[in-house]
Amino acid sequence: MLDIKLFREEPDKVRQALRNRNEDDAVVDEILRMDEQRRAILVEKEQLQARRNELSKQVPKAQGAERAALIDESKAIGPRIAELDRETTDVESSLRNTILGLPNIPAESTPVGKGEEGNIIVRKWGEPKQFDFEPAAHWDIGVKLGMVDFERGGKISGSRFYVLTGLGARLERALCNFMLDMHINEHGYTEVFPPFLVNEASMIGTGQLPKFKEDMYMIPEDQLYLIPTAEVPVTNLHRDEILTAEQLPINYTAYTACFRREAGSAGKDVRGVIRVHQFNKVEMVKFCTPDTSYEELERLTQNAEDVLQRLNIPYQVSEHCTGDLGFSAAKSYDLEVWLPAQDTYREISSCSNFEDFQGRRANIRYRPGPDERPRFAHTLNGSGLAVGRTWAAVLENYQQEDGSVIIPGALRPYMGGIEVIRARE
RNA sequence: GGGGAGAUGCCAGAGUGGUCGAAUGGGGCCGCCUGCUAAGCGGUUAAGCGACGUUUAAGUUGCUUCUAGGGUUCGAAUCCCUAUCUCCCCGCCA
Repeated sequence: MLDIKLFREEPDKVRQALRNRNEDDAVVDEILRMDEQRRAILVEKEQLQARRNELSKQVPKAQGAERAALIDESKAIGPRIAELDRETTDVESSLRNTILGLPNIPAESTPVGKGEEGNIIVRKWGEPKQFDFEPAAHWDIGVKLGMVDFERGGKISGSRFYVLTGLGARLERALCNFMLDMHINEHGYTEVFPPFLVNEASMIGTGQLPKFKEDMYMIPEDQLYLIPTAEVPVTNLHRDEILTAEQLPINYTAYTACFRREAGSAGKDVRGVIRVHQFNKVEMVKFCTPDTSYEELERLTQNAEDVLQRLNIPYQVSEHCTGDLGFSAAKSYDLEVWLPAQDTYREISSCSNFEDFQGRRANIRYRPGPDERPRFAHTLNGSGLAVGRTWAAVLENYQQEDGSVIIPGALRPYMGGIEVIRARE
């Protein structure tokens, strides 16, 4: 959520930011109008309340006619205060709802651009392997090796669901543990295992609601949402809290399943495990002070890259331009992994700095010093990594001509020492 | 699912209609005293939003907040309703 003060003090900055995100900037004037209206109402209301408080103090001391006069005056003020109260509530909720629907201001360093084509490749790591045969897609490899069953996934749940079987399931589990262990042991994160269902306040806190309701699975009877990412429960861990400066930075890593309706993606990535309704992800979440959040973003991105480097799978890092930036982010890097069968790099991680956008929505603050006022904390998160897509990348990058798949060395301890997965004859 | 109890400041806990942003204790911080990692004494210890003032700074003042929302009342931490959460008992259950 953007600070109302930013609209008052630097409206042009907000307008420019909205235009850079391909959004209409007329909303800025609307917000300024509502803000002025709100303050005008408050002035009148507070004056009346002050008078009523004064009268309330006098009533118990007064007797007879004097007392009756005080009560009469207070009684007369009442309805006007109630009316102004309703007006305040109305204007405040529309102001809040309008601002909640606005995306974050991109960072200065985020490149300006219209869409995906404006993203910038920051660096590449590893060389795509040259196969002396036509590399197969992970869905073909996985099915042949008995690692995945798409048909039964469709039968028991529907399209974009799949079942992992045998060594396919084990590889998924190995990847989860491998990633978590790296973040815990080598990158200094604390593991958390949060609920997969969260309430509405949590979804607002990280920015999924109110704007992206149609992307979420929701259980109306209980007013609960299935999490689209661990970012939601983990960032909301400190909602409505004031942290101490010494606690920061806080680094959490979490495995969760993630649930997305994928509304509007009909026809895209219909095969395989790239775009599905339920997938596993290991997430990293950071809380820090404003002066360190951009260093932390670099570190976070590096922590995600380490996973792919350890697996020895080529990838590139791309930086989102303003037009392609996520709603809550000020700056984002995507890790894109090499998928040989598709002959392209595909997103496997997104690492973002939200600055105080989520902090303000979720009221996550910290106290810089003992006598100082609380400030909003900066939050960051990044996938480390999307497990299903990593699973696919292992299959495609480590496939051999005979249809078998070599298990990367780093994963073997997690696979009971298995070195190669072969079709059972 | 049925029944009961509860939710107050950093923590514990009092307060059942006005003098309550809130006793008391603990913790924290500051100071004093004390020649010794103790005790004592004094002070201090919430957040949000406005108005006036200030512009790298500085305050003064008002309003709101005792889980949340609604109601009663001249006036609500206190009375009523609803929701949420917590605890206990019964039932069910991985």
